[in-house]
Amino acid sequence: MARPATDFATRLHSQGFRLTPQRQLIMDAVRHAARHVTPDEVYAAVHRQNPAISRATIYRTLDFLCEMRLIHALYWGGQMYYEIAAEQPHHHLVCRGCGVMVECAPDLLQIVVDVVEKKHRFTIDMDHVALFGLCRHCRGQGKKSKK
Amino acid sequence: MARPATDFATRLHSQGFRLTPQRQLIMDAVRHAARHVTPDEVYAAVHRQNPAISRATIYRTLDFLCEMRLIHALYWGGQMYYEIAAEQPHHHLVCRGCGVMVECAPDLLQIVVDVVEKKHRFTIDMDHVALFGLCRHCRGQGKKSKK
DNA sequence: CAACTTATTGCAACCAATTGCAATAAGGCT
DNA sequence: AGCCTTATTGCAATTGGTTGCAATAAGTTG
Repeated sequence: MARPATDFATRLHSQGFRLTPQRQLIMDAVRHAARHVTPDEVYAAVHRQNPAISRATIYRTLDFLCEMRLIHALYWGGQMYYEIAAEQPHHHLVCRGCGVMVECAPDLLQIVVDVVEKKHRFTIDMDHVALFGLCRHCRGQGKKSKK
Repeated sequence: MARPATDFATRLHSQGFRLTPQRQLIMDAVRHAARHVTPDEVYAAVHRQNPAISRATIYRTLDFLCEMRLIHALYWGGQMYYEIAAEQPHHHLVCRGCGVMVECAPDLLQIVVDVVEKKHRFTIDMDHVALFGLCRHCRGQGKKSKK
């Protein structure tokens, strides 16, 4: 289950950031979500616990947690999605037909990461890769069924 | 220079879509842009030619052209960016520190595409891959300098 | 544990982008 | 050339997300 809330505090403090109830609630909301959550879902969950917390704080905190690399963000179809940064890094295959998000193992991309590192001196975020395309079901028809 | 506006029309017609002056202007604006353009830049360029064209049309048409796979979209830092779908497909390395976008050759990812195809029966869009990470300059400092 | 510094929050205004709807016009048919 | 279907547009309202600023409170120091 990894190191959850415990060193969340120390991790923040070590960089001069502060641990606030808002951040804890938001972090928890993302952590305990089944899978990708929208800011609005996070807001709903947090709001249930503390109605005083504003939407702006949700957005800012999700952003902040991304920068801290404690959660991952994904933009698709005009919507942001967030997910806890797992122990087990993995990638996402996002279907542009139906929007389904499949996970895939990370080892696949290791070669790419290495080459890009050497050739471009660019360090790819291995734990935050989203590849877009068409899933098995949407390959047949050229139509989209999003929304 | 490839097949520009000529079969743009036929390509649309073949799927029951229509060729409108708006679409032509917007397509041209993206085509003739140096590199990635924001919807607002497209709007400005189009507006210069025809002030009657609304922002909604810009957004809708950019979306439409994406679905037609005539242009590519990239979301970063709360902003959409568009680029003409080149003959020569290529990928983007987007630095989450400074936001710089580097291009890289596509052959690199071919292995990944193949494996994902077999293993997940998922067809990755080879001409629309954006990988996030840190560029050579931003690797050193943990700070961000965006905006 | 009181005083202090400044990171963080809530508020409200703002901005980028999306959407419902009625008006318009592209392009097929005759 | 004129008619007709319906894809597309413009408008105005709405949504998702961001931002400036003053108020608040986390955590540090004495």
